[in-house]
Parts: sequence; structure tokens; C-alpha cells
Amino acid sequence: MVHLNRQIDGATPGFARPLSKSERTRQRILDSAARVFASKGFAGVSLRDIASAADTKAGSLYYHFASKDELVEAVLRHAIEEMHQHVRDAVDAAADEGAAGRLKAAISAHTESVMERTDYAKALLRISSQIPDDVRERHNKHARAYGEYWGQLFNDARDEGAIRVDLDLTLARLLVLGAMNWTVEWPASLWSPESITSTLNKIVFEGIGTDDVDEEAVRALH
Amino acid sequence: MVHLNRQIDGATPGFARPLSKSERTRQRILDSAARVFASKGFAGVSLRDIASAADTKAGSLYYHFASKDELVEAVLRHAIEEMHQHVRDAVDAAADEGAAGRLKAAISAHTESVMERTDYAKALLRISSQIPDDVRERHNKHARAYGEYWGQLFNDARDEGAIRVDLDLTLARLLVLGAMNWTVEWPASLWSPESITSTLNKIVFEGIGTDDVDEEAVRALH
DNA sequence: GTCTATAAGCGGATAGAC
DNA sequence: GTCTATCCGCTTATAGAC
Repeated sequence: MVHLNRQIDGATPGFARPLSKSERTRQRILDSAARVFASKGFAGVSLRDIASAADTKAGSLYYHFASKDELVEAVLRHAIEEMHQHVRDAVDAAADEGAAGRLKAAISAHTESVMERTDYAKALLRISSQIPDDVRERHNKHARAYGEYWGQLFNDARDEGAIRVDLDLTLARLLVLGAMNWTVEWPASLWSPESITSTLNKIVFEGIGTDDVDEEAVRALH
Repeated sequence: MVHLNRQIDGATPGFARPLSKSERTRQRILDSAARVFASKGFAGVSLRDIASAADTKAGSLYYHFASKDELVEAVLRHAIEEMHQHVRDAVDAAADEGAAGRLKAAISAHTESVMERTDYAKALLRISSQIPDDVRERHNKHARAYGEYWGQLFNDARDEGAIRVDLDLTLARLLVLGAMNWTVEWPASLWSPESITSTLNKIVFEGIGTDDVDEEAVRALH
């Protein structure tokens, strides 16, 4: 699964200038690194592992990246931009469905990214707590923009009256994102992304509880 | 924060035989390993790191553990048993509150384990995807028992009529556990475990939406 | 039981041939 | 641009003194 989103990595959005050999190799290394990082973590992966997955040699990586840290930073940067773009596209496509509809679309898109779309999203979620501090600090700057985008989605839905007001909205957002992100730790998925997002959206918006059974009332019966 | 649950590690439950020097050292090494694994992952941690945290030398670890793999396996085993015990205690204490009340108690207890109780839980969640395959396979055997315990909690709540029947209950359980587990990835927690469990239980049982929440009824209960 | 010393090998990174 | 060869520090693990 090769990604050629030059709107993301390149400097000339929209233009179809063919990739140079060097750019193609660089991309192949990034893709391989994402795949290997996603399955084995950060520290557990050697540059020889990555080179082998990219069908080249460890020494050759240094023509494209100055260090392992710089390579992983590029992977994380690509990952967050790709996820953000995928979610933004889904939200834009649901533009006229109201804030609650847009939030649901975002939840579906983010889950899709984690579960099936690319190794970049999986690598991002799996290794962002294992990387050197300076790399993480730079990465957090990009990640924060994505978090704030989600904050806006939640705020809009609440302003629309679709979210109850007795919730800490930041906390709610982090918990919902956590439920999606943790799917990266599931073994081979027995469920389709559709069934997962459907179930998650039901739980998030309506809860698992039945309407007619009230917790306090149930307790009072005993 | 040292743990002396000999019901878990030892063979003689309930009896207060003093720990031998060797047992105490072994426990100190385990505690230190859990702490270091929790913050730096598995592959990124050297035996010197662990030894240093336990105030001893790398070579000395081999008197207590045959290999790094065996050490991490002991950490994971302790972690899962401690979490399971903590949740079971909370559920037992809520025995007469109905199945839904017991499930809420379990959610609170599991979140507590992840957020503040021990380094073991954090290490478990952070590294279980990074360890060698054979270690993970043995670990999964123990983890499965814990998963089945949660499955029973959800089943009981549904049988009681407290959970809507249009949900894939296994999927719901995994998503709810995921929301809790992902809190391990949060930076320094700005929230108390109480506010987190309160918000999470609201979302899980009632959802974030306003559609099916009877505001009058909620207010009347307080 | 714990230490020091060390073996054997893997890690990131560099130099220089092609 | 990519390769091979290599440096050198760090890793797990062992041996043997105390």
C-alpha cells in the first residue's frame, strides 16, 4: 500500500510532477518503516529491519534520512497529517448533516484510519509513547492541531444542543478517542470497521443502557 | 509503592510467613522493572536500567530471573493478577447493587488500576504488544481469564435488562475497556480518577447525546 | 546472593568504493 | 544513490571471585 499524497509531503499541492527516483525511494523507506514500527514498536526495530523491508541496505537509509530519529519523526508527521486529512474529508462530506452528524462521520473516519487504512496510523498510536523526548515534543506540536480539531467538533455538537451539558467535554473527547485508538491493540480484527463504528457511535451517543431501566431505581429495589 | 500480596506471588495464601531476603530482593527487582517498563517500553529498557532502579547490578538479576523475557513475563503475570484482584474486590463490594452497579464498580476499579494504582498495570498495557511472541502467547492465557470475567459482567447486566439488546456485547466490552486502557497514554493526568470514572460511566450507560436523556428524571433523582 | 569482568553479538552511524 | 566494510558503544548473558 504505497501513498503518493504529494499534497502532504511535497511543496506543490495539486501538481502532478512525477516523483524522482530519490523521492520514490524515500517514500518506499517511509512506508516500510511505518509497517515495521507498527508491528514491533520503536526501540525494538533496527535500521537493518527497516532497510530489509524496503529492499535496500541499512547504510543506504542515510542518504535519505540523517538518523533513526529523523526517520521516525517523518513517519509520525506523515501519519498525523494523513489521519487529519482523512477525517477532515469525511467531516466535509457530511457538512450538511449537522454538528452531531459531522462528529459521527469523524468517529467513523478516525476508526477506519486506525483499523485498516494505513500502517502510519498504527505506527503513530503504537510508538508515540516510546520515542525520544525531543522527537515527541516536536511531534506533539502537530498532534495538538489534530486534537484541537476534535475539540471543535465536540464543541460544535454541544452548541447545537446534541450533547448533554453535564459532561466535561475535554474528558469525553479523550475517552472517545481512546476507545478508537485502543483498537490498534486488538489482534486480527474479527469485526468490520463498519460494525465497529456503528457500535461505537451507538454507545457514544446513546449509551449501552436501556431507556426504561434506571440505575438508581434498580439499586433502590434491593 | 511496594506490593506484598503473597496471595498472588507466593504459594501459601493468608499466612504471614516473613519474606526471605531473596524473596524481598526479587520483589524489589519486579517493582523496579514494572516502573521502568511502564515509562520506557520493553525493547528500550536494558537490564542495567532495571538493576539501577532496583539499586543493584545487572549481573545480579540473573540470580533471580533466568532472562529478560522471564523477568518481563513475571511482571505481566503479577500485573494481570493484581488488576483482576482489584476489580474483583470492587465488584464483590458492590455485590448487592445489581449487575449494572457491579459493572460500574468494575469500570471504576479498572480505571483506578490504570491511572494511579500501580506501575504494573501501566507496564502491562504499554508493553504487551512489544514483547517476544512466545512470552505474549503465555501471557495471553492469563489475560483471557480477565477478559472472560469482564464478559460475564456484561452478560449479567444484559440478562438483568440493563443493557440494550441491539449491541454486539463483545464489541461493546472491548470498546469500553479500550477507553479505559488508553488513559495510560495520557500525559500527566489533569483529572482525578473519580471524575474520569464518573464521566466514563455516564457516557457508557447513557451516552453523550441529549435525545434519550430524560432531564426531569435525572434531576428528580438528586 | 551479589559483585566484577568479560564474552559474543547487535545497535546506530560513518567512510569510501563504485 | 547504493553498496560494503567497519567503528565503537551498548546489549544480554555467563564465569568466577568473594
